[in-house]
Amino acid sequence: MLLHQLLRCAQRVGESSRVVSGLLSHCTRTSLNTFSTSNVSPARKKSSPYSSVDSGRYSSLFKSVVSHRVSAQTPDIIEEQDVQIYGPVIKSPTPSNRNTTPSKMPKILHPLLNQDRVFDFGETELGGAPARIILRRGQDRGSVPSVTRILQETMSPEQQFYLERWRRKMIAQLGEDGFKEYSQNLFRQGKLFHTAVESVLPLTTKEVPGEDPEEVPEMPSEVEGYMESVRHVLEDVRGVRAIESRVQHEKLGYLGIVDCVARYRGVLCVIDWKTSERSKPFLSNTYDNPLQVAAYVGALNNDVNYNYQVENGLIVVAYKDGSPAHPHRLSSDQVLQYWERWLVRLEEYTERR
DNA sequence: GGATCCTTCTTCTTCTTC
Repeated sequence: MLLHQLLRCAQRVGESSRVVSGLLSHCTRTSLNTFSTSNVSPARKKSSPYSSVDSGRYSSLFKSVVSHRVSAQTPDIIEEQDVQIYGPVIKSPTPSNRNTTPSKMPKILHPLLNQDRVFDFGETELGGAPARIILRRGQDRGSVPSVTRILQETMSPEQQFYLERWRRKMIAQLGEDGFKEYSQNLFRQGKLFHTAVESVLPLTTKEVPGEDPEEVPEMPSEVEGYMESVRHVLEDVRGVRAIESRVQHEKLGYLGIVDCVARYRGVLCVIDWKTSERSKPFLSNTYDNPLQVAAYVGALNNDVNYNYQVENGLIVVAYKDGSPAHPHRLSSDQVLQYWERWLVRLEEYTERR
């Protein structure tokens, strides 16, 4: 059954018959492992016609194909097992909230771009230092929520469930204090990485990153791997317009701090730098990050402090071991889709208040 | 000077064999 499903999926994504054979080979091996090996003689296993296929080369395709499969481990089953291992779950999704993943539409579809404003999509070279508007909370304390807060407070029950489950597992392994230290360390690395990236970004439109070795600042050894990881991405970043700068949507009333606005391979983008311990080769691995980027794009386009508009996004996931970062580009269509999803979350947040 | 804010992260499978 699974073999046929896999075959259909692989054919749908347009891979050649040789690749499909490779996938089947991989799948056959997996299936054999799940059944009793007494049913299969070693001689039969050896005679597999697919053994010459380069399964490593197509491992990412294989992952993407099987990721369409519905997991047998539902939150119900996991919860049941976890109760036995870790004790009762205090905060867990109710059945009525589960399995409801509708593609909701926002009640009011606010435009991503501001039609009343000057259109400049970063084509013109302005030169000069990028914007860095510092957040001052004094005036609007409490009244203007942030992007992070809205996303945190409107997470789906599934998301909350898996995060809570992960937290409990980690605490079981490391202890309360150990987990606290682990989390703080992750935050610290993320912050150091952001600072390091900002220090090497070309500060004028004409500069090329890392062009003058004498100007490359000293950086903590902790972030060396991350910096090596994003080196190939930074080579394609030009025309930095903003760094760590406050953006606020004047009509919708939310704010945030955008990591970077620059051209990536010629396209003006809101860029978000991320560190991760796990590999995140697919955009879907980044959870709410695309919504965060879309929220910043919308805010920036509706903030009088910026005299240009942005339509695209980029999420760069960097790795400590120096392996190449994954730059996830968000086209204007994708940003628009995530913008709609962001609006739904924003509405949810407002309704709860 | 202290308190607060934004952000920094964390999730979605698991197991066997060579």
